[in-house]
Amino acid sequence: MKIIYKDGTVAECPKDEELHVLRHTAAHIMAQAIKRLYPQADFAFGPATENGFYYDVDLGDTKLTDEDLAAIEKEMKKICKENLPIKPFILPRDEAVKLMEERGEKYKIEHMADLADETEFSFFQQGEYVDMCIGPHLTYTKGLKAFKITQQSGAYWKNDKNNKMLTRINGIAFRTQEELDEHLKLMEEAARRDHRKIGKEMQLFMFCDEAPGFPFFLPNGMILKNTLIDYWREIHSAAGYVEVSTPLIMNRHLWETSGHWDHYKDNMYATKIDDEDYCIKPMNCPGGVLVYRSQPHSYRELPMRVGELGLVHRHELRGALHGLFRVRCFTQDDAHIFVRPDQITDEIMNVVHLINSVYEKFGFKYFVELSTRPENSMGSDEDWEAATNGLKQALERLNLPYIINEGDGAFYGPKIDFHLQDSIGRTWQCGTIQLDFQMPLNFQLEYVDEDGQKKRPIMLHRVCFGSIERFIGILTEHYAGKFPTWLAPTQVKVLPVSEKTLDYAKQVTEVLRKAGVRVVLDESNEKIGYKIRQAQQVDRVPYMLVLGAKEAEAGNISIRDRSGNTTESGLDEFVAKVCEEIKERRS
RNA sequence: GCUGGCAUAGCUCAAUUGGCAGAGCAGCUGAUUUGUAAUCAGCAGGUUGCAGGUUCGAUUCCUGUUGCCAGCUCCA
Repeated sequence: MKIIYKDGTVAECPKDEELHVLRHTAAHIMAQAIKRLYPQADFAFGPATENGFYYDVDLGDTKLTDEDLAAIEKEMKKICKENLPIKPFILPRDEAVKLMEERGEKYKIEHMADLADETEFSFFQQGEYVDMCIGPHLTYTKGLKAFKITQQSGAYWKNDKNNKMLTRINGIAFRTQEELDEHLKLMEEAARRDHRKIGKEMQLFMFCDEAPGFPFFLPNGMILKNTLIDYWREIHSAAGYVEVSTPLIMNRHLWETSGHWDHYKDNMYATKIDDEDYCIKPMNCPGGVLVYRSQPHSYRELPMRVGELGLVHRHELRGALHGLFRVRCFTQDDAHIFVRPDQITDEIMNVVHLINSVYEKFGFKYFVELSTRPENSMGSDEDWEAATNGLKQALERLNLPYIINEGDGAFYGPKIDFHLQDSIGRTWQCGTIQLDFQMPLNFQLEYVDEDGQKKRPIMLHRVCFGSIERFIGILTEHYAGKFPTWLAPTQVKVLPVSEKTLDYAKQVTEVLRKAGVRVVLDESNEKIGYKIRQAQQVDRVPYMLVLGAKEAEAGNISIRDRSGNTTESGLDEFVAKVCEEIKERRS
C-alpha cells in the first residue's frame, strides 16, 4: 500500500500503520462527500479511530437522517471511484489562514491559532476538497475499498461542554470487504451478548422507571452475586484480609474531613436528619478510616487488610447510565490496607497477585494503566511523587508493562487500573489500586512504631471486581450467559420425556439437590424438544438430563450439554462430576 | 447534563394520507404422553409511557415531561 507524506514523498506504508492511514483518508473522503452534499459544512477534527474514523462537522441547523447518511456513503463511493489523486502542499501561516478563511473553515482557523508555535501548515487536496492535515494519506481515493458509515452523534468542539455541539459522523473502514464483514459479524456477536438482553432472558436483574440507574437483582442474578461474593471471601480470607461493614449514611462533617464534600459533592446523594446534613456514601474509605481510628494500632499489625463489600451510591448523569456497566448504586469489593512506608511495594505486589488470580479464574487477559495526579486534587507535590513512584516501583518489580495516563488519578492519590479483555476482544476497566497519603493525614491516623513513636500509616484502596454489578455485566457478555457450572444460576435441569417418567425425574432431582447442586425440574406438559430449547437457549443451563422410559428402566441418565453433545451416564458418576465442577469456585 | 433517535400486551414487533389497536412468543384452560433446539385448540391480555394542545375524531400532528437507546462528557 503506497502512501504520501506531507512533504510529497511517496513510500510503501509500514504494515502496522496501514489501517490508521486508510481510516484517516476515509475521514477526508467522507468530509469531501459531506461538503458536496452540504456546502455550508464546516469541519472540525476528523481522525482515525480504533475501527474506523469520524469527522466532527458543523452543519448549521441541518439534522441528518439515516437516509442522509446513506447518501453520504454513496457519495463517498463515488469519490473513491473517481480515483482522485491525493496531493499535499505546505503554506506559511498567513497564507494558510487566508486559504481556510476563503473556504470558511472557522474551526481549522481556531485550531491553527492554538498551534501558536507553528510557522507553516500542511494541507492535503483531493479534487475540489482541501483539508489541513499532517498526513500521511493514501495516494489515490481508489485505495479506500471497504468502509461503512455507522452512526451519527453529538460531540463538543474540543471535547469541552461549554463549546458548540457538533455532529459527529462515525464510520468503520478496513483493508478488504472480508475484514469489514468480519468486523460487522463481531458487532452482531457483541449485540447477541449484550448483558441487558441476556439479563432479561435469564432473569438476572431488572430496572424500573421508578429507580433509573438503580439495579434490581432477581433470584438468578442473586445467585451470581452471592456466588461471586463467596469466592471473594474465600480468596481474601486466605490472603489475610478481615471484613467490616460501615454505614451507608454518615454526616457532613465526615465528608468534609475526607475531602469528598469539596471534591465529590456533585456526585453524592444528600439528605437531612434532625436538621443536619448527611450524605449517602459514594465510597467506602471514610468508613474504613473510622474503623481504623477507633483503636490504637501497633506497627506489628501492619499491613492491616480490611475488606468491605460496600454498597455505594453515586449520582451519575442520566445519559451515562448503561445496564449494569454504569449504575447509580453498586457494590464495591473494596478493601483498605494500612501499611508502613517500607511495606508499600510488597503490599502492592500482593494485591496485584490477588487481582491477577481473579482475572485468570475467568480467563481474562488484562493490561495495566498508571494514572497520575489530576487537576482537582489534594495534598503536597512530595506526597504525590512518593505515591506515584511507589506504584511504579511495584509494577517494575513485577515486570508488568504499563501505560501512563496523565492526570487521571483519584483526587486523593495516584492509581493503577486494570483493564481486562473479554472473549471477543473488548476491554473493561475493573480493578484498581490507589495509594493514599491524604486520608490518613485528614483523619490523623496513627500507629505506634518499634521505637515507641507515633507514625502515620499509608492507606491503599483497592478493588478486584471493581463493582460486582459491572463485573456481572462483563461476565455475562464474556460467557454469553453460558456461565461456568460453579457460577450458573441453574446448574442442572431435569427434563422428563413425558409425565410417565416424572416420578423417576423427581428422584433424580432430589439426589442432585441433596448433593448441593442447583437443580430445576421441568414439569411442564411439553415435548422434550421444547424443554431442551428452553433450557439450552433461554436458561443456558450447563447440563440437561433427558429422562425417559429407557433411563428410568436402566436407572441411568442421558446428559445433554450446552453445545448439544449427549452422553449416557450413571447418576452417581454425574453427581460426582458436577460437584467437582462446583468446587472449581475454590482456587 | 448535552446532541440525535425511540416509547403500542410480560417479551419481540404490526397498524395506509389522522377514522373501531393487531400478530407471534410467554401466560391460563383443555386435548395430547411425547426421545434431544418450538404439539394442537381455545381463552385472556391495552386509558398506545405520562400531562396538556390541535381536531368531529389522535397510536398517528404539536408542546411539555419521564424513561430508554446511540454517542459526547464522566466513571467502578
